[in-house]
Amino acid sequence: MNATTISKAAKAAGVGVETIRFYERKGLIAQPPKPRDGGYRVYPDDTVRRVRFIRRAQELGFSLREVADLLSLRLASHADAGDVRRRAMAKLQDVDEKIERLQHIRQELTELLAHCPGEGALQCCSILGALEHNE
Amino acid sequence: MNATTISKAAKAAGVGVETIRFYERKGLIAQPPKPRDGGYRVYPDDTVRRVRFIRRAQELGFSLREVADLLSLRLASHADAGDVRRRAMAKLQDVDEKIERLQHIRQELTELLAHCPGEGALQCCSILGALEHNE
DNA sequence: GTAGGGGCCGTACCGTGGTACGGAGTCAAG
DNA sequence: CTTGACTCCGTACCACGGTACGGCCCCTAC
Repeated sequence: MNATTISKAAKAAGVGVETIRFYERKGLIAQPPKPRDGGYRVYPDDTVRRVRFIRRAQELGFSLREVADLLSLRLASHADAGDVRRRAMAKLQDVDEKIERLQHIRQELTELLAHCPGEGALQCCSILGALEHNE
Repeated sequence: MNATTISKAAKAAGVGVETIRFYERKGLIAQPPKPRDGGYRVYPDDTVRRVRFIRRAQELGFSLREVADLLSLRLASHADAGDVRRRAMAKLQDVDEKIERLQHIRQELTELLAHCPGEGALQCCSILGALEHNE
């Protein structure tokens, strides 16, 4: 038989077997039933699509919790495209805030490096100095 | 007596008592000895300075592991300001990479939002659509 | 029919940066 | 001398996103 076992599904989705199981435990994907006549679970194509959905959403900065929300939206009868849009916009704002924080850090690091002699005794290190003393 | 107990040190450094203990466990700060005649540990000013050092380095994006490295540099006889500079430059590169990744995410989110109808049935939602289908 | 490679399942563990808790000891004020 | 606040210590727990392991079962190929 050439049924899609968990390892084939994992390979097709580009993740590890344990990751599939982890998503099942987290309720992100459904665990297919065990065949009544014994043997291994058969994974539908939908599982693979769903895992890929999860990974793409993660690449966009959504946490697994947020991905679960997106996925459950698809089942909610009252949900519409506006709900998804609002989540995407909130995420865009998240991302913007993270970028700002990092740019602040970048700025400070750059300033420290500009004043840094880059050689000599530690006592002269302006970077350690800046960390040691209050600004 | 007005000795600096752990809670006073914590307050002076702007962290919680448990954070001080946590840093002690991690080896980031030394735990002062217990007085032989019993009683509470007395925290030197150095502890407070060191905790502040840790927090400032964290604000610059250094992990506690990296902060530990910076702190141990100060004791290494062969270390010089160049070592610190190299670490700061590596961290700057880290930060730049994080910013780039986030800007990529931002770009994709923005594109998704631009094509998004923002209302209507989920079936029309271009954002879910993009997540569902391979690009 | 048996050996080896998977699947299944519960559970433990990883790193990150803390936070919380319980029970015992200690200290200072009233 | 008692009460309440604080310390000390070990340990457990939190979120996050997995990874790993051990013991058993199952399936296939030789």
